Amino acid sequence: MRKPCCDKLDTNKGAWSKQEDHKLIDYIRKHGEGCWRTLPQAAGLLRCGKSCRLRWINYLRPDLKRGNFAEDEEDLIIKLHALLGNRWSLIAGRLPGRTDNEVKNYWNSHLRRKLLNMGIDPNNHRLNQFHLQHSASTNSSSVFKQEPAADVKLENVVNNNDNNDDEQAASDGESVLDQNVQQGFLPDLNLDLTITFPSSSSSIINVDQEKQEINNTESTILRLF
DNA sequence: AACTCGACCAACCGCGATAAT
DNA sequence: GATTATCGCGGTTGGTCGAGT
Repeated sequence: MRKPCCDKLDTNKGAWSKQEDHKLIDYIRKHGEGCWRTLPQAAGLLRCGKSCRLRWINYLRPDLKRGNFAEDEEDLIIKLHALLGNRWSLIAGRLPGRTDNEVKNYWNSHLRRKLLNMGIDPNNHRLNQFHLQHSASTNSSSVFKQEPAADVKLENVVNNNDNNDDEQAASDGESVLDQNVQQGFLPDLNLDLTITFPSSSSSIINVDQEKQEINNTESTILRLF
């Protein structure tokens, strides 16, 4: 039905060259973002608009924070993933300077394995049977040991629907929110979504504001059902 | 030195949502 | 209302690099 967006034979694919990057940066500096369809021709690039948009958003944007994820960023990603599932753009939206692609890659390459090593199913954020029996004395994860109130809440939410019927859905990247909404009740959300920035001494995001914003996000999601 | 293997991540692809016609 | 164009998202792929043998 719909034509592929990049079917032109004269468009480049693969890794971007320095010259291409400079052309794209220069063009967006002068004209701003938007109208990705016409941007490549206007900027003198042999790329499709989609490719330009991706390159800009994921790599060239000046406000991107490159480098390793801080521990508080990891914790926030894990908590938000438990709440939202694989909604990477929503998760990335709560991490200043991070892109959905970056968060997704980091989740798949680091955090999934980290949770698995801790005996937690990364798809549904539940402790497996072994850890349910032994975690009290051995669990060393910062996510589940710091700020007990928030963590206990999170685990309570996770365990609210602890039966076998939803096992398949839960192991398919579906969020706690998804599952609870489907079953007709809402989780008691009390996530402490605090993040600090190493480069700034006064950069702790207001917790109440964060909670309000995450509630707004939840409302948006709930309206979709 | 040469090879294999796994981890990482930039980029691509396909699809759904939405706007425009 | 139907069709087309565009944007944005999530899943996947493939190239690169470092560690291990």
